[in-house]
Amino acid sequence: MSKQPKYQQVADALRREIDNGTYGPGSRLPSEAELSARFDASRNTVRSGLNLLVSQGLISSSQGLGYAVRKHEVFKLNASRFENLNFPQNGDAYSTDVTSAGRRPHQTFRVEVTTTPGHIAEQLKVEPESRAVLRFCHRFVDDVPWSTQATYYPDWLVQEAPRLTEPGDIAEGTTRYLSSLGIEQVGYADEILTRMPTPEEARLLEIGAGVPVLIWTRTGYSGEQPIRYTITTFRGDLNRMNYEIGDLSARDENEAK
Amino acid sequence: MSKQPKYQQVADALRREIDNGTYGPGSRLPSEAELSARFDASRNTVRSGLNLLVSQGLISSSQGLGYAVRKHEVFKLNASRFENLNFPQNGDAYSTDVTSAGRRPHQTFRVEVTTTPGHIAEQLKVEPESRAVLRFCHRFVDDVPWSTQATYYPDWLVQEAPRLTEPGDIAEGTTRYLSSLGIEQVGYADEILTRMPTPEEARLLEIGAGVPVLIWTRTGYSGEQPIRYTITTFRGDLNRMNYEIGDLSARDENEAK
DNA sequence: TAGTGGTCTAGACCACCTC
DNA sequence: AGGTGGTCTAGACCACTAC
Repeated sequence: MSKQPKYQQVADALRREIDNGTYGPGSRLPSEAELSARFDASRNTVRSGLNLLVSQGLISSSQGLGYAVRKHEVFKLNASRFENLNFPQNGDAYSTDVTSAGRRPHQTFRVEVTTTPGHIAEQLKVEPESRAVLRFCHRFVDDVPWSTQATYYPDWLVQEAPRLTEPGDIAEGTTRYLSSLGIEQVGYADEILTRMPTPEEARLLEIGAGVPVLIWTRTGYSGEQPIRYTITTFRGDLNRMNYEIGDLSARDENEAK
Repeated sequence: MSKQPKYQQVADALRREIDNGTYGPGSRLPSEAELSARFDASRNTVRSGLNLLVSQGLISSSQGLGYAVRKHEVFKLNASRFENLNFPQNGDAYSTDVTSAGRRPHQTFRVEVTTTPGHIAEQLKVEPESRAVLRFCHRFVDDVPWSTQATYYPDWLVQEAPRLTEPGDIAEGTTRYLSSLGIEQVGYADEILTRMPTPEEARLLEIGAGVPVLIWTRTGYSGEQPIRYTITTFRGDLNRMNYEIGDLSARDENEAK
């Protein structure tokens, strides 16, 4: 066991006290000056230790207020039920899910006609730089920034489904609208990854240091070809994704409470 | 537009140069002393800027060597094919996947008989603190720590399938072994989340600052009850998860290359 | 041995919040 | 006004890596 640097000792001690409940979720930590005295370290050293905990997502700081233990209220998204036409839902699935969890959804919306970036063109099987419609959502739950969602539709599809360029929301949901035109999404391929946010993402989602993003992409297929590509960027501290596959009757039968 | 602090300017400038390829993946950055001269800032200020990029996962540092741009070689795991008995595979799915990607798998293995922690007991629908078998894997790809996997089996199942307590790997795979005893996994519920690693996780996976973990839990069900609970912890910078759901013939027909 | 990053200090000044 | 964190400096010494 080698000697730990002092700032590590500070971080470890505080981490232990947070874990064992000395400082519970949302509560304030002692000030830098107090910690400096307690650990017999300079203010800068204490700051290094606190910085570690911040970048590990355990605490956050605000000027003039101090450091506080992060609290997490996660939202669970069911990705396998999402967009499932067998499951009855009106309008878009996001609002439904949030409302049914007893929380208040809010979103801003934007439609653009752009060229298709290379990696997206690849998924949609169209030429790079060809025309596409981008529908972009910025989503909030109880006024906290929650996620952004960008969906690309290939040009050929937009020709068949002109309402995709309408600036407003499509009341019955895009999946239903396309379905009414005989275009069914019969399958999808999802990819999920995580990383630290870019400055742009940190700004849009109001993410502090030490919180990763969860990125979920979905390529939707009709019987013949890809019809959409969706990129959703979540705050990693507030979201979990769920997939339910196969026969889960064993679970569900006891959950009627 | 308000004035940015100097360490932010340093971080932003370096980030731009990394993005535009001035410093490509794996290449070294100028030393702190050089950057200090270039930005007319003290060494500590430059360090703050570099520290930002480290905690954003963009660069890494090592004593005596300097700072280098992180490079990512991601591995894609297909979670919906995983454990699918319709898909032929011998032995465990992880080795198969890694080998077929042209890379070298390696794992250490451990079996324990323990009591079931509360949140796991809930998933397995058994009493908290009741007996369970834990099978634990520490996995490497090309000698780089890749993931850890812990699977809990409830006691009643172990009575029926005693080989679950064998310390070694089960050659044909546990899913097949259970299947041969008439215990079929007919469905599963997955949950995926991300966060910064705990010190323990950082140690096992040799994760530096600024890299989140991707956590994947799966509860497997037989027709009557849960038969296993698996927690897999991935290095977030090296792994992506994929789910394929429904009819994807439109994608697959052109992918025979 | 020379150059790199890692740790630590002491002190200055600024920006923000609460009272 | 007084306390909080945020930024910045100058300098010291240590630990690791390369040659």
